[in-house]
Amino acid sequence: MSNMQDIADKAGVSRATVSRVLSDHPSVKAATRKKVLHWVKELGYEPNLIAQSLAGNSTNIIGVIVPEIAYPFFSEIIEAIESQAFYEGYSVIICNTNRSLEKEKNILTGLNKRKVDGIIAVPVSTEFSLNSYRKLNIPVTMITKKVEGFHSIYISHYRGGELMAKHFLSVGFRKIGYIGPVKKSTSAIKFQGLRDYLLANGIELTDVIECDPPANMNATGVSENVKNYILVRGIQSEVLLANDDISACEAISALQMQGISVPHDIAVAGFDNSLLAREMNPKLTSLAQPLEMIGKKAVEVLLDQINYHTQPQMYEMESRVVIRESTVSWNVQQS
Amino acid sequence: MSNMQDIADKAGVSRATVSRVLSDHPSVKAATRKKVLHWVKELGYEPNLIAQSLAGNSTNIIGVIVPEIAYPFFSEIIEAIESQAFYEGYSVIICNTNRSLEKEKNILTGLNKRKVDGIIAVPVSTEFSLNSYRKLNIPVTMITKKVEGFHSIYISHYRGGELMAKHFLSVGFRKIGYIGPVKKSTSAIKFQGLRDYLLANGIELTDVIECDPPANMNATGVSENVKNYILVRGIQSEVLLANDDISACEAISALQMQGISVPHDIAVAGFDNSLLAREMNPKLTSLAQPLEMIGKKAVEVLLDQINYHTQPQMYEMESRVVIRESTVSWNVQQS
DNA sequence: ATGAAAGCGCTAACAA
DNA sequence: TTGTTAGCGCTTTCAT
Repeated sequence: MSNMQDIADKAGVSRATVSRVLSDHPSVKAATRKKVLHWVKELGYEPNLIAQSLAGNSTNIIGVIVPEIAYPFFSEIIEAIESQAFYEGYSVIICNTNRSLEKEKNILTGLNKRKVDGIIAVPVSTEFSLNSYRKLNIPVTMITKKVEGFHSIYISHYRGGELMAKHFLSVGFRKIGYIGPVKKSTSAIKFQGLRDYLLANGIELTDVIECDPPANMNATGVSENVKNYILVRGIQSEVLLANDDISACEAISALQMQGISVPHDIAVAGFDNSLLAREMNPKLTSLAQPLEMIGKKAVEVLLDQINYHTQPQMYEMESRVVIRESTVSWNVQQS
Repeated sequence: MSNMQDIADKAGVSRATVSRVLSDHPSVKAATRKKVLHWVKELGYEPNLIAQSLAGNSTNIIGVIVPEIAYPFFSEIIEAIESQAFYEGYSVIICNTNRSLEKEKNILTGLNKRKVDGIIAVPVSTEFSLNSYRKLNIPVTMITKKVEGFHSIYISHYRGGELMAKHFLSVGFRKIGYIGPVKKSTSAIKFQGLRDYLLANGIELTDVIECDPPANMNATGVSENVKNYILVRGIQSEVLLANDDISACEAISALQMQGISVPHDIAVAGFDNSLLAREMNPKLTSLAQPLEMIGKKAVEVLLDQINYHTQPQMYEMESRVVIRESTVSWNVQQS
């Protein structure tokens, strides 16, 4: 593997000049530049980014921290981040917190030692994680959650709940239920949006099936909860909004097992518009978060922060309802 | 941010000694070690990994190359890789080829310049990618495909096809069909396994719906193909094996639209045992590739290669059929 | 327009 | 057991 000195020797110039050529410094005679570039190509020279990082002081690496890489919602964001980062000449180190504060801390010190230029993160907790991030003293952009004091990119879950409510009403539903966390969790906010919008239209939620926020991809609590609810109280609603697509699928499964068919007997909508929503049977109406845009924007905001030290800012992204079989064929059958 | 010299000064020793303490070199007097560690803690010193990399010569970074990060199959492997890598003290840079040979090349030179210690890759092509990997001269472990000349970790698709065939027979199916690529593609091999096993049992495939291998997650060609096939020839089979879970979902959708209900009228099985299989309605019988094990093994094999320069070896992993509603309730109804 | 030289923060012979 | 010294490969002032 050749290094800068080799090029310098061959071209009969100093390393400094080679460096200038490679970084497009203006003050290099055309002839010299040509000579250098010739040997760069001839020797197949590739700069050593480690050395560059040590000498200059940017690694062109950004760290990405998520609770669960394989959760479709996150993996799609990761893909968008990687894509934009690659485009901007950055590499991406991904880290999985597994929702553990301790692991998150380890990850942060790791990234710090690696001298990453910045971090895009879904913090484990908006309460207990933040100090670790602050102490880092490197640019951080938070995603999917609104975090005071940090650049944050997220969608309004409240607005999402409202949009779903609006859709339900427009389809003609009047008895509406909800499945998911009701307090504390970020995702519970969509519950409020849903409820408030309906209340403003004189409608109260018919069923509220409270579930913990999804702990991870394999959590199957929802199905149990729905089943119990059905057995104990029965379901009055014409449509149910589930906290996310997985919950929606779980709910559908539980409903079917109790002999309630979706969307024939009851409609169900999800949240996230993940692969599941697209492929589920019936195909799920779901609130689409602009995941690609979140990822892309996150990189842009982070790079701005890195390069221009911008002040923390909130970016609320627009979401939209993607309408599919799980809520509309019900309507069709009614008409 | 303090550096090694700061520690050395405070502790009244040389940088070399500090270095020794930090790397657990045996020949350091206990008292000295204690003194140094005291100041390390006191100053909150954290070694600069960039400098370490430049001086030593390992970055403790491994590159991971996949065709599509957000494809559940890959994202689950990535998660497993990250987990094991983290455990071993390595960071993971992930890269998305998007199935483009050109992007793959760019990624490889990028990782090379970054001096990653090794690469775990799903090559874009087992035909045209390999040279780029070879020229790299750094350890590479291939996953999900058997690639001559490289450490490879994969499951036998052939065996997978056989296992499915066996399952079908045991459930009592005799008319069996297949949906997916028939030639060329890696995944077409499962077709052969299925067919051969059945032939050995005196059974010929009833329907073969040829489809291109899935180009990416959003490809919906399968649904179209199935629909056309139904319209043109009709389906005779009692059960269909789809090339992957997504195809299975697509097929189910197409079947339902033609008034054929799954699993009531026909059974369907998938391949990969992804989230989709678990959540789909009906829940999908699917061939589970041990994704977590593939990821973990990949890291282990790569590290062996890095540390002991092991010779290329093939690791064929065991897969298993996960039986769910989509194939068994059919049987129940028959009995 | 170019070169000389001093680092960036660490590791690892080699000496002592 | 510890210190000295010479790099690792590059960038970047400061001269010239």
